[in-house]
Amino acid sequence: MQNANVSARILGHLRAAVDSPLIKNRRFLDDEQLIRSEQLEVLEEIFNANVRDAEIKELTSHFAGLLRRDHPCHLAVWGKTGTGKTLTLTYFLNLLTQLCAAEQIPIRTVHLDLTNPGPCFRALNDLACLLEASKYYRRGISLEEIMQKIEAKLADYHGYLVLFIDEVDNVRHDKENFMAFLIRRLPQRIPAKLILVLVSNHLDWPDRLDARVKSFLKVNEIVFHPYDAVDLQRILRIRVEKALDSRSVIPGVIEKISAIASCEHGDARKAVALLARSAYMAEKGHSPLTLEIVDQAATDLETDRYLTLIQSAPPQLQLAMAAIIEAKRRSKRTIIRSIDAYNAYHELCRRFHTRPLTSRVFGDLIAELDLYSLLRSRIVSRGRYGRTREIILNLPGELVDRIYRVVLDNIQ
DNA sequence: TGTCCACAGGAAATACGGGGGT
DNA sequence: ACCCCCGTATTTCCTGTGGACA
Repeated sequence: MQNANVSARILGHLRAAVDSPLIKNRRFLDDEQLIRSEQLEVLEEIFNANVRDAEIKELTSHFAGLLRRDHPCHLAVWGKTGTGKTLTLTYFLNLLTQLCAAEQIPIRTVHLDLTNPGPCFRALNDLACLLEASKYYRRGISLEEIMQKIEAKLADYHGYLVLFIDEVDNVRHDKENFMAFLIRRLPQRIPAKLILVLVSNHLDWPDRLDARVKSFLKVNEIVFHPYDAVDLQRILRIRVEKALDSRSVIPGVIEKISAIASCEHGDARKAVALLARSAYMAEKGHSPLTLEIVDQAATDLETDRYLTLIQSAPPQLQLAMAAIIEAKRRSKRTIIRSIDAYNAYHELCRRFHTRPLTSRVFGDLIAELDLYSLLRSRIVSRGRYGRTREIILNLPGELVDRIYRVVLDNIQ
């Protein structure tokens, strides 16, 4: 009996959901699920809406020489995350390849994605894999060897080689090495016409390069500005058309999402994520997509971000975070001094039988937490009473509690 | 004005782990 | 089995510093 009731209820829900589905095609709410042709389709529409028009023009003129068999110089692309650098370039290079194929111009484009930071070794390793020059080594092979493998692989390719390197400045430690290889060494040792497309978040990255390498680097620069609210509206509207039943989207929702996104970061990916989250919530509540839901989704997304961040962080970082929460609870004051935090950290370590780290590293951990904006910290000089780091924890109390619980669970 | 606190944070050294080549 | 190489995490060592106080 009970079972029958339950299944009837479930069926009812299902039917209601099917009758008036807000979400027609949920794959268009999540880029990861789209197959390549669909991604290109979305891009096509975005660019047709005159978004990123100026940038595409610049790209075109930069690469125009290619069709005249010239050798364009390298290209530096700058823009914050989510401004569509990767998307635009992928799209553009795709077109370029097609065009060259039609003109019988040999071209090869490689997209090296350094989104997650790693040392020179990993970057070269990835590159070698992409070029099918070697297998993926985890360790134990010298940098020199990988370089040689890459050179050997390209030894008899004479066409254009476009190396599209995403987030170049994510190469840690020995970036010089990597850049020197790409800019000075590689072009001299292979016959291909090499064009580097270097994408970065930081405007000043070429300045941080070694002078000897930098002098070799001839670049054209393109800057991607953050999307403004109007661009975002166009982008979102396309998504809404593809993924949702637009009759169930209350007017003003798109405007609101793009306003939130553009004043926070101008990041299109996040704007789409917010749209997706709102749509899921609305669907769950069997309601149209309203402004209130957008608000709720925005705060939810924020909370999620912090929680997953802390959950996937290395244990010592989690412990440091917990220590700060402890210290804050104990002192009852807004500002926590680094010694207090460090003492609390020691106690936590004792409680969980972990060997505490030196205060030197602890300081770095705090800086890292600050970077993730889980807290605010600043260095304050108290005159003859020395200098300290003042730590302020200004997240909502409920979130702090959840973080604390998550961390303790993880450490057990 | 100079002193000097109490820590920050850079650099180098050290420890450790694990894969590849032979 | 041995050595070499590299990445990562920490420690050790050390220099730097803003401003209260005398």
